[in-house]
Amino acid sequence: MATGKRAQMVEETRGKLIAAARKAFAEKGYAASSMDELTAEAGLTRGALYHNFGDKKGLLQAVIDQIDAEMLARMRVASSQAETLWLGFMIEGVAYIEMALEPEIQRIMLLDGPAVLGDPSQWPNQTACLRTTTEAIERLIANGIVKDVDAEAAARLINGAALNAALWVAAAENPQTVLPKAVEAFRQLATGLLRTER
Amino acid sequence: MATGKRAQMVEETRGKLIAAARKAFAEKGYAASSMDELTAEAGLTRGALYHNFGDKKGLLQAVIDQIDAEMLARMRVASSQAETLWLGFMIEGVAYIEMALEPEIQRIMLLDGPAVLGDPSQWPNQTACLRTTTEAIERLIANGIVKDVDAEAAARLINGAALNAALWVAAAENPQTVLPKAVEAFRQLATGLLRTER
DNA sequence: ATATTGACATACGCGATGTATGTGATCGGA
DNA sequence: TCCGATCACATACATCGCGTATGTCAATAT
Repeated sequence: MATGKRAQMVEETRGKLIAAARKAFAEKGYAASSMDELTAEAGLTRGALYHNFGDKKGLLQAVIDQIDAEMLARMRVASSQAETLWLGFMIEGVAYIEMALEPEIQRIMLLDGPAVLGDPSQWPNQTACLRTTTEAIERLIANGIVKDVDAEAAARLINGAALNAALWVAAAENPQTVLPKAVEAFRQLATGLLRTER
Repeated sequence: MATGKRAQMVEETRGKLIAAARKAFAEKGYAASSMDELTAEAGLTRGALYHNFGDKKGLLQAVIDQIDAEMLARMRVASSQAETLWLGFMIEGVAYIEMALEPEIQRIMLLDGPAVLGDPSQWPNQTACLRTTTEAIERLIANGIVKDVDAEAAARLINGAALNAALWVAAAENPQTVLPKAVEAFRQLATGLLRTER
């Protein structure tokens, strides 16, 4: 496709750097990850890194964008096979909790990301997961299933609840026993948005 | 009281260091705060810091402990003047949201703290605010006001919801208009825990 | 009063980030 | 096809900040 051999190589190195960074950030955390080790792991040097991403924060941003897109895709898949809007909404929440169980997502998206780049609500990507949730709530309100609250506000609170639930479960000594408690509490709490008691 | 002149001086320097650190961490963030500047601001050197707190993380821990105690006190004051258990619970949540509006608490407790020290649920202090919320929910369950859910799970979700609400409000261009939306959504969501629809 | 302990200051090494400079491969034009 | 320009990346250097080892002076104990 005449992509240009140049652009192809660039895309490849960017991919290798992001992959290496994603691994290092997940395993050692952002602050403890050395750019030298990172790039060496990818068979490159720091020169490539600064050329492509500007600085260390730029690299983190790229990693976060990638993970964010993956999370969005997984949430769409999960909710698409639900029978009702409300069940789809619940499934999205649970899917979010389960995703946050993965150490990689926890460390990068929930701990280091906000600390380094600031509050996620102001990220350019706008945290795709949040948009999805907001849209789901808007549909639920339009269909009379959910009370007439501010959709974005509700989405943020739901997201926050799911997030903390995930952090809690993940930090527990035996996540298997804690996970159902968290999911159950999440369902109960969410019913507060329903127009009629279920 | 024969406190010993020695211990008194130590307490004083610890206080000065914590105060300076609290200011620097709040204004510039943990990573961007230099220990040299910190200690110089307090009229000391890094020697005092490492002697008293071990390392930079130790200093952050001390700052967090102090703020945590203050937050706990404020929540107790707020909820103590409520007429019913449930209203007290609501007041605590709103108080938490309002506290998280302060840049200092946001930056130190909600962003840098978890990133540097790990998930708050494992902090030695156990995040006093969370304990308070858990105990409140346990009382509500015992009195038959709230459904029989896991108290800690519910407390974590409520806390997370309030936290994100606060971050959202704080990041908004005009917090005054967003705050009521967040509080309203919080109230609605919380009703999901009630045994009877209110 | 002297010895000892302890609180804090000073000096050093190490590592990591960011920038300036260099080099070889790729792209466009005659 | 050949040559200059551009670009992706590597290399070298300056800077800064943390952590530790060592030194010093005041406070306590005997």
